[in-house]
Amino acid sequence: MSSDPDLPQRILACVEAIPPGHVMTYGDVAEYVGSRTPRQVGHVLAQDGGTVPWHRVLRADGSFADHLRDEQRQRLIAEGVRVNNGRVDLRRYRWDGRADAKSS
DNA sequence: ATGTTGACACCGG
DNA sequence: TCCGGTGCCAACA
Repeated sequence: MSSDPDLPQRILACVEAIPPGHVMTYGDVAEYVGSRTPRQVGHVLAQDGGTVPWHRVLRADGSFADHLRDEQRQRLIAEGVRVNNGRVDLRRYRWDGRADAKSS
């Protein structure tokens, strides 16, 4: 299998599947949907990202995109996510796509 | 087909 | 831990 035709659709579905208070990195979403490149995830969000909670998707470092980091930061905080100096606690809010990890 | 840009990730210092 | 440069893949002109 390689490059499904509904890849963008899957990405949007994956982002929509992210529960509030949780976040996913572009690389994780890409891997989850089958994309080999996290860049494609960003491109898809740029197209129809307005139809999905894109603010729950952030970078591998836990930071946000340059143009959206302001809005994302506020939104994540509103969701109850703990943000530190523009950095989100991935190890705590990183969603695997199965259930919410509870590690304490 | 080629070159450039990009809502990224990884490695080295 | 923070900063910079490099690599990967896909979309666009």
